[in-house]
Amino acid sequence: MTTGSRKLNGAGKRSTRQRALIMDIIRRGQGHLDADEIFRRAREKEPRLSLSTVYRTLQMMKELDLIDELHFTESHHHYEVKPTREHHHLVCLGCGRVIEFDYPLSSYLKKEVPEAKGFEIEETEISVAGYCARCQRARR
Amino acid sequence: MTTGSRKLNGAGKRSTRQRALIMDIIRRGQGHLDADEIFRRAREKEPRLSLSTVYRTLQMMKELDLIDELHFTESHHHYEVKPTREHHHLVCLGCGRVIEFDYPLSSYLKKEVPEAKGFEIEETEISVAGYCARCQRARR
DNA sequence: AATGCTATTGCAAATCATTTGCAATAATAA
DNA sequence: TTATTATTGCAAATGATTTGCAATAGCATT
Repeated sequence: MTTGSRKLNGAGKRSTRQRALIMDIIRRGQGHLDADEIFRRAREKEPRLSLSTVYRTLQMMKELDLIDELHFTESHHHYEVKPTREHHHLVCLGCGRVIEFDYPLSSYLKKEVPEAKGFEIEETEISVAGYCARCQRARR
Repeated sequence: MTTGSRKLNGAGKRSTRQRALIMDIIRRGQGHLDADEIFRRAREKEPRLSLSTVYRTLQMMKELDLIDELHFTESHHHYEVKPTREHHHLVCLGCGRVIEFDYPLSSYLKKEVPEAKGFEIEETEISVAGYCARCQRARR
């Protein structure tokens, strides 16, 4: 009954050791893990786990709305459990650190941006890249 | 002197037929073309052009700040000439249409989001996915 | 205009992230 | 406990992008 297994069963999916483990890692990882990092951490507990299982699980969790996929500047993606409050991400190009900030973009858009009025918004994502205070110092 | 060749020369780069063509296509494409689409259009004029040249050119234009790379929900990227006003994108999941809207996010962030204060912002990107008015009708 | 230096190109092969086919395995309902 | 079929691991496929290398073409100089 952890890890959304209720939602899994509800959708006619089976709740397996691998899926529980993967969801656990995503939750503990405080968001911002990529598929490969999830895979590496999962392997410590479950050495025979395959990368495809990770990808298949991520895919399914997205569809069940248990996790969000984040698109930073990189070519691969990052994952976090579905957040309660709408928030977005500052990514430091120096050290890779991710800082979250709350920001109710979608309601804002609907009020302020005429082009967004006729639009049925499914997903919003802000990503901001730059240098955190520490890395700014290091760059001088 | 078209197509940023001034900036090219300034950076000790050569201005070639392929580069001019690619930049031209990006400019005419009103933004929102991906590498492969740029390649297909460029081939009509320059049949021996290779895809690597397209990628190498995109890479360089990014570095010279002549173009921006956009990250929609998809796995590949899109490109547009560096815009004058800060704007962002609504992408329709139904028909793929891209609608631009002005929104001065970075100045807003600096004012309103405490976490962003210590940050030196290099790049901001909002992407909003959903269904445009037409596609909403079609889905019922 | 011809020459030489070296950046740039086209092509093929490599790489990275992700997806897929398939036979073996395991979760659930009967 | 058994039968059914979703799920897994593995290997091979795919899609996007990058890289090595020899041939070509800009451009500064003669």
